[in-house]
Amino acid sequence: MSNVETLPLQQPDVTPCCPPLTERPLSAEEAVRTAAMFKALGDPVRLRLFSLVASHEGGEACVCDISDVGVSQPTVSHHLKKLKDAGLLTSERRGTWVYYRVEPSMVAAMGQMLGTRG
Amino acid sequence: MSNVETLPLQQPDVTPCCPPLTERPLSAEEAVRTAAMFKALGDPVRLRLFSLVASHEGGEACVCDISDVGVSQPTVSHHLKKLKDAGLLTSERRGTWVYYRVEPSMVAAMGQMLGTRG
DNA sequence: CCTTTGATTCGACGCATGTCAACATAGACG
DNA sequence: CGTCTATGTTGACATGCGTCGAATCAAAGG
Repeated sequence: MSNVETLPLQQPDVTPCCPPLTERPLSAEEAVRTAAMFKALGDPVRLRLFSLVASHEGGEACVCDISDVGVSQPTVSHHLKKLKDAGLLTSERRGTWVYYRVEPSMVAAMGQMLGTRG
Repeated sequence: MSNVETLPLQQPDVTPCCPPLTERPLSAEEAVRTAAMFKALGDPVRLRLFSLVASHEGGEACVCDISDVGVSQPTVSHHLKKLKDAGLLTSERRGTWVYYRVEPSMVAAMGQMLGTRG
């Protein structure tokens, strides 16, 4: 309501955020933005969901495909929303089912930050 | 197969952790182990500390070098311990000061999971 | 030995977050 | 139109986690 947190701005380019971690010390602002992405993958359930979508055929998966992550269905929806807010996933309703898809630029950005190459 | 490029280290393997996230759905156990690493970098302060150590000359930094992260010094120590427990940092006491150093294999493992391909 | 400086640990507080049950919403189909 | 299935949202609860001040440990030096 009155709390306007950080909006998930999605940029088309690969580097929406920061240089490689080994290149320069991150500023406070950079760290906040970057940590949000890592935190999104810092939960076992979310990581499984993300991996499940990322490895699914066609690069997308509907919620009906995932029901064996060990948590209730509302919890799955909650985590998917978190991943979507972090910009790591996108959702699209197609008829009865909702399909989730990974955002490649985000994954690339994170990988770039962990790689010594930039 | 030739994604290894050049590894000056003697370590042949990156880490016995997990395959790339886009290759296969992670199991529950894999997800727990992997999420711990991402969670370690999921905090702004820890991310700054890690980046500060990783980018410091010689690949190491002592605690005395870092005092401008915005939190008290016990908190810095607390976060450094978390990073050490996650296997991302190693510490060594040398005289009066304690020096921290990044564990390259861990960073490589995380980058590999995100598909660091150039 | 005692003091000084650097670093970790302890105890406590408060906010953030993962989880679920219950309810609400969106299409599909008869 | 009504009902059924599929997802998302809300409210509440318990736990986790970041933070600090104070106490404790470790090394150096007078």
